Amino acid sequence: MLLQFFKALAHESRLRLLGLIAAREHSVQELAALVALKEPTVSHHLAMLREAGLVSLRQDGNTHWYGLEHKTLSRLSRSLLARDQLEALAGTKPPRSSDDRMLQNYLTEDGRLKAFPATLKKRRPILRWLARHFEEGRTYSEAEVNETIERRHHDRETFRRELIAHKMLARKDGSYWRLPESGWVG
Amino acid sequence: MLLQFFKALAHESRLRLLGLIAAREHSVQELAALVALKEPTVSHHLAMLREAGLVSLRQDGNTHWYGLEHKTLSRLSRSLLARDQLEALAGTKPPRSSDDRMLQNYLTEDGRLKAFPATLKKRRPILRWLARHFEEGRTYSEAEVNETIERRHHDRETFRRELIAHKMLARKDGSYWRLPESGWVG
DNA sequence: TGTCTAATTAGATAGTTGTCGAATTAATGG
DNA sequence: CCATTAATTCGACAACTATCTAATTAGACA
Repeated sequence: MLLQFFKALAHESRLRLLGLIAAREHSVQELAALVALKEPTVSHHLAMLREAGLVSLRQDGNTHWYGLEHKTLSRLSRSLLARDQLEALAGTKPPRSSDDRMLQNYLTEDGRLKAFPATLKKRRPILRWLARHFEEGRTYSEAEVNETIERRHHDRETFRRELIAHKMLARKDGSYWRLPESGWVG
Repeated sequence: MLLQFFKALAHESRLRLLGLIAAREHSVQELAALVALKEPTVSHHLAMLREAGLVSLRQDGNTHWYGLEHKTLSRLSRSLLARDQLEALAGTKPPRSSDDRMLQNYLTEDGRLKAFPATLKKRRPILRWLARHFEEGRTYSEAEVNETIERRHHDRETFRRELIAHKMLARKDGSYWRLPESGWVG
């Protein structure tokens, strides 16, 4: 979603169009004249802005009036300020394996866990996903481990315990580190 | 430079990189491994993010640590909320004055300075251009001034001095701020 | 000095996106 | 229905961007 938003605004013509629309509603013809592009081109840009939820369409007769969607703009710009939100972007990889597709059902838009299923079969890919958020070859304090987990789910105790039980994380003298995937249980 | 900001974020790889960097500082190698791209590619993306002021570079030995620039992010996302700002986008026209055309010869495609001419007559429009990259109504630390200059030219000392000599920038107690254009010398 | 490592820059290529003219759809009114 | 007007969709081409490998730069160290 966020990517679509940025793509929509990452072109001078579209920024200009949005600027005009922000001032008041405009028809396609008007916009084409104002930005010196042909109507099909403008139509194409407007479709992208609309797809991103930035403008809305009101039809009267056969002229189309495009107006600004304030809500989208304020919602998205606000979400940029939330640090967690931003970090969640890192996990935006296209899902491939069936595990990944399964996982998708348990993740929110912003890369947090919605729930933790009861069956072991479903829990394993989730733990793998979580374990991969730890870097290999460094140690973590317990506080850091908790922090890393809590960025994805509030129940740090359960997940810390499970990660260790599945040999994804190891602990010694209060220090933690990630174990190689080859040895993971599950 | 709102367009630059959006362009920088309008690509999945760069969003991912920014997400990783938001969590903590990373080196180019780390990032390349994490997003599964080659180092030159990552380097290229980082340059764009840096150009947009979204990340900063801290060099230690010969590894480069990239970190998040919270300020830029919050400043720009806030400016999206300001309606006026948005409407102003409509007026983004290509430059045409004779100064602007002169300036064009000294700028690279990506908006950096190729050279700094010897004659005062030619130097003035360049300094004006540079000074406009500072915001009015806020103060900058010396580090921030350097960073802003270096985004356009490596010789921060010369330009900092010249900006002050032409009364475009003022300094007091180690803080800098932009002066109104009406008072600029040249 | 020479070597090693990390990063950047250059150059090539493949993929994506912006723009246009032509053809098509949709609404309105004789 | 047919003509008119506004908008969208289609197909082609040009411009731009992402990515790679190879070459270069810069720091550390011995």
